[in-house]
Amino acid sequence: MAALGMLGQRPGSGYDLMKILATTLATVWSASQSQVYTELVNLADAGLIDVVDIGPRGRKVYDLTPAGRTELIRWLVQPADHEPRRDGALLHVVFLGEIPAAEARTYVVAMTDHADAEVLRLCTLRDSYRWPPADDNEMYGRAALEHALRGEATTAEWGRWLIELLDRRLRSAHPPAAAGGEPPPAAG
Amino acid sequence: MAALGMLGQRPGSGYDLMKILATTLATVWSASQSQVYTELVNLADAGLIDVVDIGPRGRKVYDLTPAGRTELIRWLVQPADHEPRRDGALLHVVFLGEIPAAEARTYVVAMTDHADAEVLRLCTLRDSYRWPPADDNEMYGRAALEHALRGEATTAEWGRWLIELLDRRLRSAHPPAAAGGEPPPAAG
DNA sequence: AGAGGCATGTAAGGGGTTACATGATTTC
DNA sequence: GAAATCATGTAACCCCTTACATGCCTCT
Repeated sequence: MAALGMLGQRPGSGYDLMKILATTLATVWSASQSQVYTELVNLADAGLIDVVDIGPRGRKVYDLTPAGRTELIRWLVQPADHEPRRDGALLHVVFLGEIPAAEARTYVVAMTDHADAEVLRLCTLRDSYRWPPADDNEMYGRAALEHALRGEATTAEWGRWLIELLDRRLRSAHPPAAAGGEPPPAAG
Repeated sequence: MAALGMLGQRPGSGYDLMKILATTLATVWSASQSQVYTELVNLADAGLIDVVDIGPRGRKVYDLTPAGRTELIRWLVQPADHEPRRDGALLHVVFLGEIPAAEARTYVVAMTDHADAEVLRLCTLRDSYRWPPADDNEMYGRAALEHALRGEATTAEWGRWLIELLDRRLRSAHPPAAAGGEPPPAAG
């Protein structure tokens, strides 16, 4: 579906689509090189896109057929079916109880740092746009970027919240050496 | 990896793991029934888990082997490699420029409503926990829930931001009928 | 005795990834 | 003419989903 959408904005080759996936779509959708080309063949077989031009190096420029545009619109207006959630980083967090709180803290700090770095990167990207947007497509692209940005910021904030929780737990377990968990080795 | 983590907390059967996936892990990780059972066979073949008990109806209770626990710890402490992003709902948004702003608005409203509903649902779930947590595992499970909750809230907020942006655009396009796009049918 | 839930397993097929394989064109 | 980039295509393999297939146990 991503290929159909990209070709809906402007005709292009598989190589072009790959570049879009690596840049503007990077925060939203990913696909491997091999997948892009197979998908283009499949879409062409289904009559949704067509080769409209052949350039140097065998470059094949695709564009939507009328059927393809119809299908794109049909897909667009129907609400997205809710994909199964899978967040590897969060899965780690769920099982962090298996290791000592100090090590768990390290993990959460790394997660938070990464989220902060992403916020910075996406902010720079966002500020590189001119405002107001030149066209609708650009506006929606920016909106998606904004979503990613806010998501990372939220993760960073959540990380700091969790770190503080862990710190409280560590503080109350070390100097007084009273509350549960394993007792410190040199406690008595 | 999810199976290894779950068995790390307590021994259980495939059926048990499925129930955990459907409830506490639902916001974090998903797997089909068939996948759970194949995964258990694979993990057992790899020597990471073992059948420790057989109950009624052929119920096989698995537990980690020492090698399994080692592997779990190893996996836990290493930072999660960043998975390729794929957000179908956001992909829709990127291409919303293909349809009129009024219809695009409808789509974003549906997205926002869904996020709001999720916030409500997860809030209820969170408040059903006792505070403070009984053990570490429970605390980290709650932290993951909190992450999902904040994520949905952020999406809802973002949705409202985008809706307002669209409304401004719709307002400036309707009464004065001056700015770009297709002119309204009965404009003269 | 029948319903509903517990419990597992397998086969077909789609989608994705990695790696392999090839070659044209531009640029320095 | 060498290097970088443009440009595509294919094969093997893994993961996952859907659907099928089976049977036991408990409760009423």
